[in-house]
Amino acid sequence: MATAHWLVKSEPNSYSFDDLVRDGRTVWDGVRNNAAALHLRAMKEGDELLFYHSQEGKEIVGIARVVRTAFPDSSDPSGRFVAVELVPVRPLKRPVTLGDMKANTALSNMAMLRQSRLSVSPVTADEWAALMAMAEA
DNA sequence: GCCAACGTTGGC
DNA sequence: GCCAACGTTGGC
Repeated sequence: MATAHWLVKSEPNSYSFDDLVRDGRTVWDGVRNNAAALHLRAMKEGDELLFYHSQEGKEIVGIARVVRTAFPDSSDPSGRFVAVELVPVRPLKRPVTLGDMKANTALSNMAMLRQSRLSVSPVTADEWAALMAMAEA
């Protein structure tokens, strides 16, 4: 099966794309939302993710890749939620802002635009292609 | 099982 | 700082 694409949000104040580049690899944990957790569980090794900065920046700044599929989130005492592990792939040549995304009708059905609070969301192949064109990546 | 109250996220 | 969206909690 072809690799899927996703978008993850992070507040750069707490963990930025630069932090991921510095760390080389990170455990993506702390997701406490069932819809987001479903997406985490669906991720496969090699899937690529857009790394979005919420609150500060409000833009997609880079691409990351899944290197370990869902496993129990050790920070979750209830044991209900999962984490994955990510590595950085590359920063975008040009970050794609939320405003850019909203202005592009090709992205009007994008999950993260339709449900703004969702911290992990799927990205279709068409949306991915449109975003890559916007990022000149 | 319903629903009001409350908390959190995140854009503006 | 405000507010909309939406998930969770708790009383009934």
